[in-house]
Amino acid sequence: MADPTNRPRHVALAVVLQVRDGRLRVLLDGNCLPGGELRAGETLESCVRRHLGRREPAHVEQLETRSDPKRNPQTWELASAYLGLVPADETLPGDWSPVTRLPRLVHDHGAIVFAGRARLRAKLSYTNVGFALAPAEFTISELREIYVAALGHDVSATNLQRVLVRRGVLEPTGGQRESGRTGGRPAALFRFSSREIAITDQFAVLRPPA
Amino acid sequence: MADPTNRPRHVALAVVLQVRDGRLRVLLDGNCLPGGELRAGETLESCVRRHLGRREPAHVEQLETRSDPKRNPQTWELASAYLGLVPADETLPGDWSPVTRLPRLVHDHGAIVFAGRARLRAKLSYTNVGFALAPAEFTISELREIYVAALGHDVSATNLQRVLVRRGVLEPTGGQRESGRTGGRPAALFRFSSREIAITDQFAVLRPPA
DNA sequence: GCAAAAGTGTTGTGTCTACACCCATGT
DNA sequence: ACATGGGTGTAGACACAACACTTTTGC
Repeated sequence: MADPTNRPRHVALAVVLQVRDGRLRVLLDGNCLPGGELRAGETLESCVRRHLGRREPAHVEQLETRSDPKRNPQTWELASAYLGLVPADETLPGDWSPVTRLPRLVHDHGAIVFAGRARLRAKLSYTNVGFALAPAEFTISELREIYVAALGHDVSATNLQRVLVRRGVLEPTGGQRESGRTGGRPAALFRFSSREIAITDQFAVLRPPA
Repeated sequence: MADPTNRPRHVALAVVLQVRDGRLRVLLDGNCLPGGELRAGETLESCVRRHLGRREPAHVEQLETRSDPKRNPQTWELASAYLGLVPADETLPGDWSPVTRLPRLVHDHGAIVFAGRARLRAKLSYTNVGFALAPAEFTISELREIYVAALGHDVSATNLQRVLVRRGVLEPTGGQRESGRTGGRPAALFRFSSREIAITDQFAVLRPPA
């Protein structure tokens, strides 16, 4: 049996992402990701949630566990990273840095942020995770801005609507948004049909026979 | 700072999968997954490889870290699970149990095996991981048997070949397999073009504009 | 010639992109 | 009327599933 005094520190870290002002932003605590050491009796996920407190994401999932013995030069420390997503209309306290303009972060925290963004970008395409970045109700062009900021490339509102409605991810609420001062047809309001994550694009190409 | 005598044990576990005799099998150490406690100076991945020794998988990737404080009733123990894949033509020592006929495993090891199988099934569809389950050279029907065992459903040899060749995942070696005693056209031999994992099905539906 | 196994041709379907066009509002 | 923003119609590209058909072998 290993000497219990010679065990690594274990921290849980959160990459909490939100789109605001047309930019994908990450929550920072100074030059660190929020998080801290795992306590007895809690899971990694509850540790992450404890450190986030009231800044509760609409979706949380595990990303990866980093174990390079030199990742923290001070001490032997493992880090389990989580991805958290916050709807665009919530204003939460804290330091929200654009992911494209990160300050220098401690240890491997910068790499962990990019891993979180990569996971989000992939899942926006084949799941309904968008629900965790969007307000409860929104127009297609508002949703489009969120997708553009998160994906980092242009998205056609026409096709975004059709893809998500065809898949049953979005449904119209029946409501409408008033036109702006400059006119234009009032936009229909939509919501996500489910606020539980699900795979909506069955990309499996080697499907079971019908 | 936390009292270092009050830190959890941390083990790395391996879900090593191989197709043999038309079945997907997992390497067991008795009623446990192979693995053991992380040592100072090593990463989780090197810990896994150390415990596997000569039984070296063609592909290794991290699965997930389990942290339920009661997962091991004896002691506070985190487990980071890895997926390893071994080509069908290698005969490695050890106890290889069919995944569909697992014995009762300790703690959450059974659930971890199923998580590994789920990861494999997903990645067989949109990456070239097949290389890690297949021999260096093979016929399409040999590859088909591997896919059938791993995916758990029928796969058409015709379409398997076309999908993988179209994507550039497979290439003909030029060689042929002799016909069996019972006749039949000799089968062409193929190899995987790359033995590095890569995403081959760009399922991203919200693609950047051309 | 016949059975067996491998491989190709072809048709149909579903999902996506792109772009033209139509709709509803404010000034 | 016309500008502005929202929404629909439609055609083309592509990848895949299914299945008929052809090729190459052993007996």
